[in-house]
Amino acid sequence: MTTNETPSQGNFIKQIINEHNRTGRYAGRVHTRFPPEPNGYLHIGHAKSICLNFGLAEEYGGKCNLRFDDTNPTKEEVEYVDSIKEDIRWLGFDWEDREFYASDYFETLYEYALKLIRDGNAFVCELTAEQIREYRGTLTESGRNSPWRDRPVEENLALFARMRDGEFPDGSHTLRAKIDMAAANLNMRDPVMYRILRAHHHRTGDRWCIYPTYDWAHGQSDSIEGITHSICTLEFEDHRPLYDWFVEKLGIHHPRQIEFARLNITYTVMSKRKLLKLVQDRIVDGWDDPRMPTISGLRRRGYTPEALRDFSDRVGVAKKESTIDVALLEHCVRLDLNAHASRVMAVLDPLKVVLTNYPEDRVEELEAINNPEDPAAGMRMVPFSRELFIEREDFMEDPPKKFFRLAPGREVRLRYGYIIKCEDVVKDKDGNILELHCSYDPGTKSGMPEANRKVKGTLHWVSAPHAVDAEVRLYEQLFAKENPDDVEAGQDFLVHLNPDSLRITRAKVEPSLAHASPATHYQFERKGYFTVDSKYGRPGSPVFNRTVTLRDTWAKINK
RNA sequence: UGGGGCGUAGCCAAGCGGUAAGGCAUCGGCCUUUGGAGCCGACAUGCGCAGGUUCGAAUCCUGCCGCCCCAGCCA
Repeated sequence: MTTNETPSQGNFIKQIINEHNRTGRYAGRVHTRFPPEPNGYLHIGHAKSICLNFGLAEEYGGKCNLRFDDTNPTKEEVEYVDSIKEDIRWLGFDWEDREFYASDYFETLYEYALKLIRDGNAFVCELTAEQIREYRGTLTESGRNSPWRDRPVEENLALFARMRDGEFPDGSHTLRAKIDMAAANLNMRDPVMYRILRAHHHRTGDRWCIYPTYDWAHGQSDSIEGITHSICTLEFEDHRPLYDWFVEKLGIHHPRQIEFARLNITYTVMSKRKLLKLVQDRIVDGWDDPRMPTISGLRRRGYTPEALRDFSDRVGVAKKESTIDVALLEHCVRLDLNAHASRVMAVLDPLKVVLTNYPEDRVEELEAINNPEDPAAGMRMVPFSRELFIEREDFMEDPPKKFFRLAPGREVRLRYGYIIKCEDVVKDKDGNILELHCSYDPGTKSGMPEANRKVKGTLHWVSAPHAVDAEVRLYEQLFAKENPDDVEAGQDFLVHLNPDSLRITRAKVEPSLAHASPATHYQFERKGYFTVDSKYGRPGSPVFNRTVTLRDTWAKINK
């Protein structure tokens, strides 16, 4: 789809691309890239960028590269590059053979720097970091030229070579672009291009002791790869004149940078720095903790690639800084899981029910539908017997008017089973409810004519002797505040941590779940979507993560 | 009080001079052996504010106001 017909369709990025295609700026070519720094795990904000970049390439019949912006060896690790690749693949995107690294271009970048020096557009500076800051000036006052700014070309060349050769200590010299210390845009005040840094790089090892800054490496990396549209976030908007300056001075391919607003979501934090702190302080169980907004965390939580891609489409692309309601994300998983997850019965907080008129040793196998949204999902058999577990919250001794569930003397339907009536409540001496004695109506088994009788509620249940014990992890938002960064002076986002973000329960689940395999999605009827944890749990003793609850109108009525 | 951006509903977001799409949320109703799902309906006389141009302005002009980003040898 190389839309020439409808140039004003779609988001502003597509409009720019359409205009380029109309005027032939890149000969109709669309080549994007996703450029992560391997210094942390990818989060859902990156997912938006991945979907955008790969999506645009696909839509316009172009390509999208994966390029690691690995210009700072002190923060980057292979663990991160591996996780990033896994996450992108899992999301469903393929960079084919186009896996690149900014470090692949270190030699080319060095040559480019030589050209700038020769043309009088860069110089070796001996100011310290602190002095550079002083010389830079302020937002309202222009800066001053470095005393080293007007060195002869030959001297710059010699010095730069010696920087590379390791003749100077870390931090003693830099290579700077010679632009304009009076520029209103601080990025143009002779920015640093190279710093001396003796650090082991995950790919180039100890070959280099000078490393290009991001500002120097990024635009040229895009240019080298023939990128047409360099999509990035808003904070790089004022860097664009600098990137433009570099490629113009170098006379190389000139990509068009387009900036969009990064994704924010309510009740969570998205900066890598903060996510790293949660991990390092052991507030969460690693980068893939199911409460983390990381792709690996969402995966473990039970989110699907389809849901995340759908979400990315729905949040839109614009330049307005925005915070998406987490309800939209939850809506997207529910949509996907509703269509694809098998229904099963699991009792999270068990209360025993004895059917006093049901034969002691009788066991029936009842037919249950796996997914009413998908007939192809078929049926399964669920055992039924005299002793069952139901959800404790599905019984109330003194129910309010709108309560449709079980109460003394009231009838309720057991899903796929019989209609039962509560005859007696058994309590201990402190008044705690131990179990319920109920009668069942033999003529109301699912499928029988009398089963059509109207009853207010239908409960899920598990046969006690057949029940499998399982650990179930109930998650809520990691933060209790819509905007965790909204803190008083002197506090940080951690003050808003939600103390109830994880609750672990021992549940009784139907026997078909005993050997559920990791990462399988289920709907626990009436409770929510749950996914078999891929880190904990063993065959026969599964651990389930609650992905999201079902929409609950009863809970709303109660508020 | 420098420079760069951004203001359309509770949250996102279309709209590009011809009379405010869509989604989420919310609120009603229908349906239902999941209080799920689905279906139907409601939800901006209004587009940050004030002027101006025009037969006609969210769209064009002027002036204000508000919010975000930039003074790393981080990305």
